[in-house]
Amino acid sequence: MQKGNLATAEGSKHSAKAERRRRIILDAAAQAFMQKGFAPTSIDDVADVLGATKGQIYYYYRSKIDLFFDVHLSAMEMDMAAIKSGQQAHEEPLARLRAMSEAHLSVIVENFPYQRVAVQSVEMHMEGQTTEEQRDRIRHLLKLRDEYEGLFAQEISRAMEAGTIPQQNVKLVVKAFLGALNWTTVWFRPEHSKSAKENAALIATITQFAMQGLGGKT
Amino acid sequence: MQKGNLATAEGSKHSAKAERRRRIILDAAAQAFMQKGFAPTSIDDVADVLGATKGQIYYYYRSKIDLFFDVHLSAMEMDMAAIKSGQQAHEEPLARLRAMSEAHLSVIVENFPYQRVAVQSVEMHMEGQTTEEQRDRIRHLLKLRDEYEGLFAQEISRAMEAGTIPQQNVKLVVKAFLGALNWTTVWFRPEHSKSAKENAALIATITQFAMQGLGGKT
DNA sequence: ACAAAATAATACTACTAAGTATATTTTTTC
DNA sequence: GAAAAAATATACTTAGTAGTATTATTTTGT
Repeated sequence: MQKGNLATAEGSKHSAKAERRRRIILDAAAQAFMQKGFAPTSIDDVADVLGATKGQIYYYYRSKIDLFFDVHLSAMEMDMAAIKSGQQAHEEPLARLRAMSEAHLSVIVENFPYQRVAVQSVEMHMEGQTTEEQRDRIRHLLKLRDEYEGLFAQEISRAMEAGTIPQQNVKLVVKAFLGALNWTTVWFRPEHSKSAKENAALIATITQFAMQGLGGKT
Repeated sequence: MQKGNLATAEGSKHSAKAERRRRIILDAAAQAFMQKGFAPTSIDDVADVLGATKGQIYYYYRSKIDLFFDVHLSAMEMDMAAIKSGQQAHEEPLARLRAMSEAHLSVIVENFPYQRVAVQSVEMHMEGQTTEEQRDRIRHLLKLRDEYEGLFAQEISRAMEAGTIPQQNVKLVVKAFLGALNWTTVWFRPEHSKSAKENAALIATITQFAMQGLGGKT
């Protein structure tokens, strides 16, 4: 068999075993990219984290950037899944927002490498030598990000319509809101402070801050 | 004269003309690093933005990372200067904080390339091949960042002591506060929306959000 | 105006790292 | 249990780029 079949068969059914292997490689990539950032991290660095060699990585992934895209996509799928279930547990816009914020922060703290990588601007890769297919994947990631932000914006709008928070520029406020949450990916250090209590305090305090930022009566 | 005297004479008196040249190079570097990020940007890329060649850059800077450090340092000096003057205009902790927030956002919007570069974690460069002197500069930058954050934390603490905002974990709240502001470096696109009115709205809305996040009575 | 110093461009070196081709080992299938 | 296929490792090629050495040009001082 020629090399690369697996890596080429993007999106098609893989064996469960292959999926597990890909996930392990992805974890190593997320870890490595988190530490040094995408560009300065070599495939050999990833292989070191993995405890293996390049050959294995290239068997499952056709290129370094595809590895990045997949880490990124995984991160956003985690986010989406988390906030959607948080959302559905409530009716009131503000209650939903609070649940979404807690879910989002929880995912950041618990899957830090993925989330930190996902914050490194994808747009940057738009320039530089990318194939058309890769640009498609970038556009897809950007679309997901917009949708994600839209879910927050929607609840904020509903709260404004319901009169529970003052009228204000939703586009800007949602950036501030998510900024307060996402900044966690910049300063948080999972290697320190791993006690569940500390993490809970982080989630509670930052969520509280973001909710109050909206200026509701409470 | 051998090449490199200027670049070597770190911190000593340069002619005003040389200083101007260094600033122009720094602007180009900030611009280039902003677009693609530090690592994927080559010195030739910076030279292109500059409309010149490597030779010129290496005459004033000994290495690419030194260029980065200087952009970073400049960014922080801008921040420091801006918020300190904002701060001194008021007595009340919350009034001071508001002025600091507006000043900070104003600097971000008006010196976007520098500020965006400054947000790319310095810590990352700590690993990788750095000389002892370079690690010193990194430590210095980190110290400045801590001091900067401390200025905000101090006002938040004073407001808590004065009872104008509820007691809460200052370390966490200051991260959320600065997160709401600094996230602007991630999403803002100076090439669009350059009207002064839009920028003023951005500053006002995000400052309002951050101030409310603290949970004061207002 | 011309020598010396300063500034900048060009030409070159050395190395890193992405990607590939090939070889080896492990697993599966019949 | 041997042949085939899958998975992983090793060896190699090549492009890009940081940094340097050298050469060319511009500026300055007298």
